[in-house]
Amino acid sequence: MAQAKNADLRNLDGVAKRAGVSTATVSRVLNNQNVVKNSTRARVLKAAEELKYHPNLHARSLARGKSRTLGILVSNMENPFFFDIYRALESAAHARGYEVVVANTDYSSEQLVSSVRLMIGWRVAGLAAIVSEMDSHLMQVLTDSRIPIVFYDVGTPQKNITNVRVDYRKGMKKIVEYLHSLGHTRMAFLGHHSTLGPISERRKTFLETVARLAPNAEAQIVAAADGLEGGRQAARELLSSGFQPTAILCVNDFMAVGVLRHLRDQGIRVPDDVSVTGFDNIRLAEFCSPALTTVHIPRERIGQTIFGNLVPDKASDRLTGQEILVDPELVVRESTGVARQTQAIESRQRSASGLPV
Amino acid sequence: MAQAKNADLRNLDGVAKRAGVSTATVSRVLNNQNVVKNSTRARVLKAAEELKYHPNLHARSLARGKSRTLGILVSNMENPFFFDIYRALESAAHARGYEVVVANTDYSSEQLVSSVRLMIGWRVAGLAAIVSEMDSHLMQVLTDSRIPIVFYDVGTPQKNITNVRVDYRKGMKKIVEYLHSLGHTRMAFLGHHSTLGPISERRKTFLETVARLAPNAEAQIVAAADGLEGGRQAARELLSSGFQPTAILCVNDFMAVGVLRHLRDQGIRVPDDVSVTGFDNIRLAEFCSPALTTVHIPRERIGQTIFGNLVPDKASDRLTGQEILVDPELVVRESTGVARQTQAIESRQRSASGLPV
DNA sequence: TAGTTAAATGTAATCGCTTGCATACGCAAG
DNA sequence: CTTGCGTATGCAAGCGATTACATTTAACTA
Repeated sequence: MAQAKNADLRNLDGVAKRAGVSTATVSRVLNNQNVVKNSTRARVLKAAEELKYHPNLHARSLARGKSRTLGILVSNMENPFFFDIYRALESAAHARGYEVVVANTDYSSEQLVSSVRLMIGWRVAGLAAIVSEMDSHLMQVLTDSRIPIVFYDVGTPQKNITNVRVDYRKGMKKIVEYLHSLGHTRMAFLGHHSTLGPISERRKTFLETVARLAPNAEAQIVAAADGLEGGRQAARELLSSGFQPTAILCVNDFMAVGVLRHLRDQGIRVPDDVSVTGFDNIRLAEFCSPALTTVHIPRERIGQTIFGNLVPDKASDRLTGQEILVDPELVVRESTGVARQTQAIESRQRSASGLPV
Repeated sequence: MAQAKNADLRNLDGVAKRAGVSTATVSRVLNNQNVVKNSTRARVLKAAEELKYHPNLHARSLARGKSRTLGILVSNMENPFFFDIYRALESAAHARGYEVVVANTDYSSEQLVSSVRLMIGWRVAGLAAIVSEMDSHLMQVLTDSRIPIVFYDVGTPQKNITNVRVDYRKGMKKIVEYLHSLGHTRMAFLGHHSTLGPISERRKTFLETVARLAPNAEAQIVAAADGLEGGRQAARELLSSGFQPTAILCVNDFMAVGVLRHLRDQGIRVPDDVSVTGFDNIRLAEFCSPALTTVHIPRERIGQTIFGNLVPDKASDRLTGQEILVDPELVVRESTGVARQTQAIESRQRSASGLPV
């Protein structure tokens, strides 16, 4: 009768009744407040165990008014670049007793909008946005949310917002200069759709640097979706456009691997006939064939930095409104070489398709 | 004065006051219950907008007593196999208005334990466990939780538990038979640590089938961590053990790519000198060089099936305690060929390291 | 104009937990 | 035998929503 209501006893009340104590005591036991007598603690623990009780985390965050959960938004979790940042952030978080929930936006701004809503609704203790599709309205929403935020590569620092950005100009410059030193003149930049917005630093720097180093050089840009298949498709488009690059600079390693695949299919040798570069230095860059020349971006460090800026050290306050710059480094592997002088591609393609050379 | 307490107005109460209505009405507006007069609805929406109000999802789930969030546990999100299942599950979920949160266990059972706790604490509406490190105690915990569960590849059906499993025996048999038909006799199975538990079907079937088809054939097993690097390292160990396989069967594609890398470093040609196979048929299998012969596992379908079993169709009840078998298919690509008769590996290695042949 | 009913809104209990404050207990000191 | 005080617990008010039920308002009907 007494428990006509509250049929399910798997809550604090149930445990409390079973242990013959009040909910306050149970709560204290469960939160390791060491003010509870050992014998009671044992009784409570036993009761909880017997009921197979698991605290309701929603109720807990509600009552506490704050959570130890961080959120991270990424554009494409399939691309190891994003995964690596996520992993680094998560392990930093776990080390300090935080959880992290991730939302994959798939480069879709509707997805992004709803993910942001979700994160705010969950009252995450901090939010990392590693997405390129962020628009100013959304940034405003995030600012207003008062949640500590770190943006990667977009937006400007504000009260509750820190900015981590990679010096893409520098990275891209290093690549172009390196290729130029190898005698390359006809270069193509191959990006994915979201690289083509007005904000795309890599693309812009590519064009500028090419123009500066080799005024007579040719440059070309193509794009497709991020990913292996996207890279392959972009390569296909590029080659069928008639342009005959001596080097293809990819916006990231993931797409570069797709490019390699298409070139191989066409019988075009890398780097003998054409050089290929990536960006990010994901693990795969070292494992594909030929291994990619690329630019290293320290995802590990970025993840840690993000955590550090989301969760204040006990001592110091959060450094807010910061901008943190990270420096990329050129990594030369097998996919680049001295530029071929003759127009290699066309003849390769011809012979690959069985036509006379 | 009236709001000395409750300083922050960004909650239902704040919105209600500002719109001059009760919280009940605000709630109804926000949940699209169409019983609210249009003019009031507008006032409420305006107030919410002005306050930049976002509903507290914890409070909501608490009040509703149920959530529309699914959980998924995976062993290694870095391995595209897991990612693909996750993605398929998520898109099925989104299509029906569900969210999904993912936890990566990194093959660690402590991680798994805490992730399980988390999911139960969040009172997810359903949980998919795509992990190999599940032990019977944990399974009991999950059973007791009364949450609808789908296990992938482990455990047995129960009241609230459905089981999806891939017929690994069949897949592995297909590979071994295929290789046997190409004349391979010395084969090695290369797995990762969690493949070596007593439950590992692939490994067992490998041994059995080899024994059956070619009683005089030799077989060997090695292991390392899942991943590109793990594959490479396992290949290194295998080759330095003195065993000279004509074919290396990898537990999954991801590791196989690592294996390819090591073989290339050693100057061992695939498939001329040794054949390599994977398992799963991840995207990368088609993009690496040489493209992998593998066994296709339909992650898309698996993800959908999981969703369907976690969330009951409006009409029918959840089919509970089911076991669902999925059939794998052999996919032949470039990494396998006729077995070489001479002991190729040693000589290759010698010449690669500059020694006389 | 009163009576009936449907539509719109409000009241207040509830979800499961945390936590400030009050209370009860036990025991040493006065 | 009081007084006092630290220790161990209980009481009850939140946290921010949802929702059954009650109430008010509006709209017809007769």
